[in-house]
Amino acid sequence: MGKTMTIGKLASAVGISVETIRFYQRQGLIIQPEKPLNGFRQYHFDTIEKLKFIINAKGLGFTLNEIRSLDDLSSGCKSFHDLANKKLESIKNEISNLQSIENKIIKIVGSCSSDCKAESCAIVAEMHS
Amino acid sequence: MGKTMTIGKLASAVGISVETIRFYQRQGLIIQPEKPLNGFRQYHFDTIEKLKFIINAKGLGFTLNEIRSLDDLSSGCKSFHDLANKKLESIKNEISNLQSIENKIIKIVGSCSSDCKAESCAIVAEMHS
DNA sequence: GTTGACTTAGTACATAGGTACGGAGTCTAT
DNA sequence: ATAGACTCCGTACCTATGTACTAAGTCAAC
Repeated sequence: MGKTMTIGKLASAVGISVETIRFYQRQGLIIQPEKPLNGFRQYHFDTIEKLKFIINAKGLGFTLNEIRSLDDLSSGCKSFHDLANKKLESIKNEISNLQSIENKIIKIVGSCSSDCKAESCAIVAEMHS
Repeated sequence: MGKTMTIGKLASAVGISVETIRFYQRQGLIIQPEKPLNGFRQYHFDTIEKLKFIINAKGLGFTLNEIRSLDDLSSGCKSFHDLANKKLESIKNEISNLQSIENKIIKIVGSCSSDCKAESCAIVAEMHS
């Protein structure tokens, strides 16, 4: 069997906190190793890869729940493709929502001078409609 | 003085729940009217406008904290302009972050066929890097 | 042989924006 | 006068993603 390490070493190896690793364990994202006689659990070197995968997936906007569902990625990447395509859809939606909000704000900000009085302010009128 | 109504009427007038109105009160977004002898608080008609403003502002992506800070909008709309411009900035940032994620996902999804085996899968390699 | 760093487990706290519940009081319609 | 609808107040709960803290045990170094 390969190298092992305690949780602290693992944490600093991937650049996240011990608490976060524990949290991922509670969430079922990684498996907590058995507790040996001395009481200090030993983590397999592979867990570094697993955690890096989680961190990368998070960086791509996947939630921890989604990442957990990718546990069987090793059986092929079809499930990843499916999830990624759904995620693409939702990102496109989010972007278009944000753009719509952006346009509304631009329009509303342009609709009055920045020092108008409330009674005559187009914003006040628009926002109460 | 103008028309008044109980919280339930107010809620259905603006299309949100009684609980949400109470929540906005606790958050200091609207002021809870005095409790009269009978115990049923009476809300001014103006509160409808106030709540519509809150709902519209929420629709523009403002947080409740930001909306609370706009309480003095009636003194002019400069503070709104300032806040709106900051919000525009953050929305632009969010959009560009999402677009960057979008591109990464597109790239990664395109980097392997949807039925490849894990050992040779470009996604697996990329995600563990 | 003691000090300091580390680990363990469990639990509480944080954000944001609500939703739900329970017991008591009150108003309205019949 | 009684049933059903409404209100009041306080509190607990929810999602998502962690962070913080406590008390106890353990290990390595000087």
